[in-house]
Amino acid sequence: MKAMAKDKGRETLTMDLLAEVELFEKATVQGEDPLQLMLEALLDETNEPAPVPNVEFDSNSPDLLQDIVKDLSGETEGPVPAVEFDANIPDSFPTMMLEAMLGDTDDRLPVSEDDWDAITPDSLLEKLEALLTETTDQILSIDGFCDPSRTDSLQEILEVLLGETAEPIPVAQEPQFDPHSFPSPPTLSTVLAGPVFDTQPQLCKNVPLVPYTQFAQENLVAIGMFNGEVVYALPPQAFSPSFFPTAPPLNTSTSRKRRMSNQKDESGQSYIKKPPNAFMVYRQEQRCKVITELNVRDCAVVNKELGKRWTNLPMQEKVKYYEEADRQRLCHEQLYPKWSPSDNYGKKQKRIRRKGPKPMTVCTAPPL
DNA sequence: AGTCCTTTGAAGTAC
DNA sequence: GTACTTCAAAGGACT
Repeated sequence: MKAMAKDKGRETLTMDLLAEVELFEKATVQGEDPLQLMLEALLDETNEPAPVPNVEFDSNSPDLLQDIVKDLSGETEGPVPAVEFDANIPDSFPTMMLEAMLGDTDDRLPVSEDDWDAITPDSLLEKLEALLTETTDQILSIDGFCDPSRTDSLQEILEVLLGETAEPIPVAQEPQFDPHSFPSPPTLSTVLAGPVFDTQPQLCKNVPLVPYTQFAQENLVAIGMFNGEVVYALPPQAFSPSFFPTAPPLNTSTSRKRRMSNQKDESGQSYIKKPPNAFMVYRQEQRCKVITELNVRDCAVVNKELGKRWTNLPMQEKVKYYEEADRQRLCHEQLYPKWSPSDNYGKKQKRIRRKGPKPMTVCTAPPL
């Protein structure tokens, strides 16, 4: 919840780096809290210019916090001054959020987590409750972005503030994505050490293939922060064949598998797939090429050939696939921090593994 | 409808 | 630490 709000903030509130540095320098020289400085400008009901007057909210992208600030701080016209939600400042987001909510109070909100107990004015509670009521959809939709490693979650704040009420706090079971609410991802040259896939456009099943890099660049969404940087990932829909713009219609076999994948387990949780390893990434890219070259569609044959090619592939060429697999694994971890590969154990039908010329193994008991 | 085939690698389990 | 197991993907073939 918090994280997406932050990322939404990063989209619409991003402050020019130079301006941010200037503001912090100014605050340092004056012995003031830069955060407070920004907030004062943000919530200032006078007509004094904001610290970064040139940066404005994206009017095409309705923003939850903008609405809240406009509503609560009394601003009814003009853009809300831009302020960076710096994820590296642990308390900045909730503090800003709460100060924005409090609007015209004179109380300086505590920025320390230890001081949360001090901020329980009835008005804030009312506003939070109103927020929860009025924006349930948004809260639900962004809840999945909570970073469990961080302690400044708005969810936690709400739990603290609403702790004594009987109102449950909406919690999304899985993240929902609105790719349009995020900033465009950086060009891949800034994300990747080099072009990961250099495949030329080709046909597969008479459908032109989009290079994976192009596809990824067009569909990446911000999912959170990692080491202080925005992490981008393909949205969950990207793992659905229908998401691929060039994806051909599925045959019955794949549809069956897909249906199985989309099934929910006993607890109603959606099936979360493992991220691909380096070979799977390589296979994904090279499969159609091999099918065309060998004029064979049998996956077993194709995979055998791909296995040979992978084995013979120089390490310097393999590196990019390992890196891509690493990236997808990290994104997967961000998306599903509580997921473990063992969660999928037993979800597929068990079968006896027959590898190579080895005789069939007789399983006398299922694995524990 | 469900499973097998076939590959590599990651991650889990068992001992 | 080592060996083994499972599952990621794919689609034709088979039960």
